[in-house]
Amino acid sequence: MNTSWVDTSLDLSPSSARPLRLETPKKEQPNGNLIVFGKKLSVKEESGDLVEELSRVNAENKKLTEMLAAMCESYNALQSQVMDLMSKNPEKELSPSKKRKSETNFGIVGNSDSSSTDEDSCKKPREEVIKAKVTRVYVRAETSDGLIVKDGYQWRKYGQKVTRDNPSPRAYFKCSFAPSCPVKKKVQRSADDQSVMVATYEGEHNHLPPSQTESTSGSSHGSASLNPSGPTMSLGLRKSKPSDGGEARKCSSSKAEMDSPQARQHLVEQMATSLTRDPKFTAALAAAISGRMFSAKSN
DNA sequence: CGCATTTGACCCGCGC
DNA sequence: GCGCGGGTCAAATGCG
Repeated sequence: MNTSWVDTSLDLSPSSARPLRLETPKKEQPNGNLIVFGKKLSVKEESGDLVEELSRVNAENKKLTEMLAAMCESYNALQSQVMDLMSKNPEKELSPSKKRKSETNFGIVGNSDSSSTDEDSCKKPREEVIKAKVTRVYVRAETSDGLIVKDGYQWRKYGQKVTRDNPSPRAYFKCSFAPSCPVKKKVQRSADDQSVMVATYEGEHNHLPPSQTESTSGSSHGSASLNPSGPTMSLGLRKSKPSDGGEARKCSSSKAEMDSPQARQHLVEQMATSLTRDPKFTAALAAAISGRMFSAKSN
């Protein structure tokens, strides 16, 4: 039915960043250094190991950041392609006739807002469906029971409303990480598929993302092991098309084969570069996005 | 006790 | 001008 949404959600930053971020801290623990703890390692040796580990993690972090930047860059390029396609399309996409307030420009890495969502467009013949300056994210929420979408930021709920075109309530959140952050978020279950959450982001974060550091462990000194830049959107964005570009990503799941962290990192790096530089991948990405757009319009 | 969430009331824009 | 509906506010409530 409407499961076409999955096709759009290309695993750009989320999925590529996710396994990396999960693996990175893990290797601190099981690897040799700490296991020797029981043998009364001298403080010097221990601290030396830790420093070494820290520097390695720092380097790794740096590379991850670069990878993320590269991903974002290619994403932007693709987005411009999408915009180009949209402009060639006779249907006018940008007619925000219902804007209440002057919404700030969005700079969030998310889906292109081109998709007319089923929540809005299906039921009523509204034309203004697409608001140009919001970022809409689809999240699969089979497990979560509430209107909670974890995206790495801290949100404070300030309202909930039942809207007409959707029986499930819509929750309103404000970014509570920074008091001056103007970003708002609306979360609502899809009218058609209750297992799908639709999160709509408005505005742009004027602060660095908390990057889930505190959620993992309160290990006093933030050892900078986690990415300092880029919104780590750990959303359930998935795609159902393993045909293009998805092959290389799957390799990352075979992490059991990789022993040394360097090898792992190298492999991941190679995958990322091959993905971002491969014109096939970008073409597939553009095709997926445009395909999703057109299929959504025809509904 | 402090903080986040809940929830009803209120505000405001839009269509008729 | 009025009613409707989405969005926001703020007091009440619950929880750690």
